[in-house]
Amino acid sequence: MATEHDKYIKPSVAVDIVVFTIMENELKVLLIKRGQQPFAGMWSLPGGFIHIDESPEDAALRELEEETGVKDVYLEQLYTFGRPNRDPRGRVISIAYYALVDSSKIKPHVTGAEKIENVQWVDVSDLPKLAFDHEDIVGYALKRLRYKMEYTAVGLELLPDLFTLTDLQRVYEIILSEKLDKRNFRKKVLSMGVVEPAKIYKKGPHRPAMLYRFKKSKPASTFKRIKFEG
Amino acid sequence: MATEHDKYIKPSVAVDIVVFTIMENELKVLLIKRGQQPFAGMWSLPGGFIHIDESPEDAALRELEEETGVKDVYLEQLYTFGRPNRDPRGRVISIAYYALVDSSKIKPHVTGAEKIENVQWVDVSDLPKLAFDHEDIVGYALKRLRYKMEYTAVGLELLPDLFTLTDLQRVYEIILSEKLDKRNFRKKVLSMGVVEPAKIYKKGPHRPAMLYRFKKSKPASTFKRIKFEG
DNA sequence: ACAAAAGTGTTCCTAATACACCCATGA
DNA sequence: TCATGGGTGTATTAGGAACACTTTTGT
Repeated sequence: MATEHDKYIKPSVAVDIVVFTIMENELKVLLIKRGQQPFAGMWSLPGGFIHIDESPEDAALRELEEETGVKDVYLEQLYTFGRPNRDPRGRVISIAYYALVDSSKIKPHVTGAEKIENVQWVDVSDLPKLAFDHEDIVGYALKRLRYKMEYTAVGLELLPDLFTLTDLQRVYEIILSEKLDKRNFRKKVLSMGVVEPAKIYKKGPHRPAMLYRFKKSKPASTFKRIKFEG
Repeated sequence: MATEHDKYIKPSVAVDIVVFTIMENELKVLLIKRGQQPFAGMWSLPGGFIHIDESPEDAALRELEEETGVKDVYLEQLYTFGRPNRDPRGRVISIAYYALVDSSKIKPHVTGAEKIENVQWVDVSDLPKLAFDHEDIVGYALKRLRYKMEYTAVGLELLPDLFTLTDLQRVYEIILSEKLDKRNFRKKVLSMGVVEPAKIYKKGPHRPAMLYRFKKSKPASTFKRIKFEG
């Protein structure tokens, strides 16, 4: 039951987003160097407070667009972190999300007031110490991403509209950190029915590869593009 | 970015808990009849606002003990619901949990000011209309519970310390709404290594059944493979 | 002796894995 | 013609699913 007391001392509510992308054959996370106290000068996850008239998802998408310039993103709620002393300034509850973005869609210049030096894509296997409990959040996101990769085709969200099966396999190998068998991988992906061949081939120095695209017609049960709660 | 504005108009943060138990061979959810507006007289999930010095988990456990008298509960965070107009009184963000309790541990009398008439265990297949977006929350909890039952032994949390394998099978059958094969079920459960036989037998009108207990040494998280298909 | 629940093995089938060679192209 | 990545099929194995009878007890 709510008491009058509760109504006066309210926590702040923020969103934090673990943004994954694949660049240079590595899984990267977007980090922001903090300008103010607390943890000034330390790296942290992008995020911010929820506006009073927007849903947490919208807040996450807004922050994401501000930092990466990308609008069409796979976004999934991760977990809500609310330990009383996780933020030294006071009570802040953070709804954490993770996002998957195609690196080719990222705009090189960020739109906000941030300097480029303060916004970096960092290799997940080479993370610095992070502000607040953001290391826990990244760890949780990684666990969830890897888990989800085992039984869905989320990996598609990290690729451009047209991609080869080898591209997709590379995404899985990078994230799961293990080599996969080419024939078995293709069998599995094709049997899921989540991709369809474009009739275009990718030209290159060697044999042209068939380009595929994400098949939108598939029911959401097999491949979730939208998260729960409309 | 947070503006000063945000810092003044903060949302309230609540927890709502979907408490499952098995009674009378049915899966039940704990509901509370609301005494005040909004939705006065309607059924709703137990829950309440987070105190300023407690974690969301602690808030959920506190509410849970108030309503059921049970302390030792399986509790898992579900999802955070934060649509701007989900509560007509104003901005309320709710961190939803689900809990599994052994019905034999529930104290018949609730400790709060609630009348017993206003606190009921209701069959999940026979839910009334619920206040707020609580029907969505229950739906989500059910989905998650069923999903988790497929590959873990969470069902154990609904049973007393000692139980027969038939008891456990009944739990799974009730929640998944399907009949399971006795031999396959036992093979699976025993191969997981999550239970161990007590050396006691349950006496009854027929052949005595071996009683089992939950084996604490084994992490319940690791035991089956997930199917590729979602 | 019988009613009622406890307990137990084997066969079948599907799905995952392991594994190696030919193909098409640009240089 | 060769270097490079693209593309394909089969045999084996492991795990899930289907399936029926004997055992033990209380009445």
